[in-house]
Amino acid sequence: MRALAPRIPTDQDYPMLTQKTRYALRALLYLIEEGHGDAVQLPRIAETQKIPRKFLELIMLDLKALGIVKSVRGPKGGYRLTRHPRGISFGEVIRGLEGPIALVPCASVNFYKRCGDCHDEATCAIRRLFVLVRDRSIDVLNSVSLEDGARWELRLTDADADNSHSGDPLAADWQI
Amino acid sequence: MRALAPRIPTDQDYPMLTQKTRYALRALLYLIEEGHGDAVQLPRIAETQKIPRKFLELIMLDLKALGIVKSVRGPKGGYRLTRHPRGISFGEVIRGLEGPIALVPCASVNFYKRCGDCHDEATCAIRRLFVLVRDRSIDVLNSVSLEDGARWELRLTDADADNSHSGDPLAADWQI
DNA sequence: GTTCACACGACCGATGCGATAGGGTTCATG
DNA sequence: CATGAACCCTATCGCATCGGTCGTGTGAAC
Repeated sequence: MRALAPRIPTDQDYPMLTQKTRYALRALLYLIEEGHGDAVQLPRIAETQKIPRKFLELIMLDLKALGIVKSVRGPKGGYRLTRHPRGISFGEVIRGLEGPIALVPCASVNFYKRCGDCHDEATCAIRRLFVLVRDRSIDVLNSVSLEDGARWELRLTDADADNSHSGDPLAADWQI
Repeated sequence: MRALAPRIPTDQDYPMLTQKTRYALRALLYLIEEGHGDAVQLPRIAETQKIPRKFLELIMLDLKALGIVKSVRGPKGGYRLTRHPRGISFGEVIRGLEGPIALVPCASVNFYKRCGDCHDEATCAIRRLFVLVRDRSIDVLNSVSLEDGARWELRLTDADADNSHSGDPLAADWQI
């Protein structure tokens, strides 16, 4: 009997988090971890995060349209967050760039669409199961902020945040 | 300021559950709900579940290679499960047909691959977050069996299963 | 040995993703 | 008020995958 050869996954097999969104998240985390609230110029982000320069331009444009980032033109220009990173969840970024978070159209909150596969959507087991999966995923994505992510990467504890007067690396002026 | 036009998702935007896998699950649920343990012929499955006939052939072939289904050739032939549906989880079917369940390659259990985006995978916030999402998703997918799904669709309660001597519609000879 | 149904491989069109090209606009600085 | 660094935007390309089809091969039953 033929053994089903395991499909070797390519980069396109993980489309809830496309390359574009991964780049976006890396850029945002860089702004938080290294930007200290100042505007950061695009070439610097591109170089340090190994993101193609022109591709990053498109991404920052989208982040700006989403109201997550604002840009400053001219020399000494660059990008900065519009809000404190504590108020930006991973879910917001992903939903904005990717669209639906659900894994089947009939289980999406914001992009619902009948799939037409089942006879009765009200009892369809596939839909019911993937609504569960969607809810669990959204729970995670919405409960973690970009600030949380930055703290993970800098190996900081919450205690560092409470002691912000003693040199928290994430302490910055996020007032825009 | 330009508003980021929400991308209208197409069918290809939900690739963890492709059309192929949805068809596969529908076919399996049909075997359980209507097959009563007997072999069911492909054209009947295709017609009732609105699945293109030739496409379904490929799918059943894969399910056979995965050891979930066995085929009987010739007249009176067809497909039947190899095991009791209680022992087949949605996760098994999906993982077999789709490959990785994780949404980023560096967060996959069975198909791990460095993504190369981050400097240090050990602290990468994106990876850490999507490992959480993956674990939640796998929890759900592995904890629900095809029999559970069939009971949902038939609006049966667990009590019906306990009273199997009083005509449980899912009572059947699953010994192969 | 004919019939019926599964098995298998090659193939095709559409679409989305990653990425690039190349120009245009803005604006702080001197 | 010129300059240059930086952002803004549209168009396009190559590639891979996905959904789906065609034609033929193989094997069991009557």
